Amino acid sequence: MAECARIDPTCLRHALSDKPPKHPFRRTRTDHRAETAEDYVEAIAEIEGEKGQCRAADLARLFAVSHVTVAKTLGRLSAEGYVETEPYAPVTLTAAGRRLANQSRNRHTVVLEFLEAIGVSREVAEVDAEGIEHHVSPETLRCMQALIDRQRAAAGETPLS
Amino acid sequence: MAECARIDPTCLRHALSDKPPKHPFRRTRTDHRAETAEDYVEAIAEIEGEKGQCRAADLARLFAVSHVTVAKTLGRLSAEGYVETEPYAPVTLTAAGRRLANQSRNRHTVVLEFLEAIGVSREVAEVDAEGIEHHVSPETLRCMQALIDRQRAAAGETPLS
DNA sequence: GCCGAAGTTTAGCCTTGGCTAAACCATCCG
DNA sequence: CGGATGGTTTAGCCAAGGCTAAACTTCGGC
Repeated sequence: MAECARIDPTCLRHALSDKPPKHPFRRTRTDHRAETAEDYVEAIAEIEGEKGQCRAADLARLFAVSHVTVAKTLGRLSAEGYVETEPYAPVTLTAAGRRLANQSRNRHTVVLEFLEAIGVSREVAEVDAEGIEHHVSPETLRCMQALIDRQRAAAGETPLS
Repeated sequence: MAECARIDPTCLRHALSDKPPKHPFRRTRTDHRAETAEDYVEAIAEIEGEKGQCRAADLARLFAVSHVTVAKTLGRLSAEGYVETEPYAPVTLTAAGRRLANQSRNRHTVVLEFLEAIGVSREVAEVDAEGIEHHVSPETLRCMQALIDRQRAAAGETPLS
């Protein structure tokens, strides 16, 4: 059982915090880990919602990577406290994982709607949102939401009070 | 001399193309390489413009990573045809590298201005732009530019014809 | 109750971004 | 000319995302 004993709980957990400016410039491309975590928990939540449970194979299909890669990543996420994996059981999210998933999903939605609001076609918006969402700070997210609201007000409620 | 003989010219070069939807879903997180390439050539062009030449040490300072990391990355970029490195000489961009740099810089500028246009503060916009720019497709970029123009027209030309 | 297909885990290997330590060139300054 | 001082390269190590191949569970059918 020497499975994953060497994984030390390297906290990265800044994930969705207020993105402390880190280094003055150019983020170290290590935020990457956080991105993966977000993608995974988001996907897990999504799949759970759709079919009741999420198995490693589902993730492999979704991300188009091998099941082995998924297993390894899940091992890391488990060590980081986002998911719980039991030998041959479906993957489940921890409280922290669920929280992260909700935030991610929400942010994803806002980014997607925002892109469409500024005129990007659905298909492209979907692809771009996937890449962009991980780099949107809370402040920017608020601005995006504001623009969506503004536009919605202008279009939907027609120009009378 | 077994240095980097195993690096095969794995073309990734889709870099700034029209981002062919790749897999239907979730981009493989391998675009990453392209991001690094963009960051580097962009930085090299910037530094060259500022002080005439760019040395590995400058990049190390800028990215806040060790010179060794920079050297390794430059080796890869050289193999991919973006830069040219001579043992103890400054780094130079190839034609492809310069092209990539220009596109990146331009995109970076648009994203930054765009974020400010929708109300994001300068500091945050700068950080977010760094992360976002790599995931903006040409279409989205056009939409961003359009919004900037629209806003500029609305604000600058004051509401009289 | 046994078997095979589907889902998982193990083992082992690759590339990339990072790092430290140590050796190496270059160059400018006495 | 002789160093000290940087910029560079070598060597060697780590984590993380990927992969293939092979072994191992589960579970539904027959």
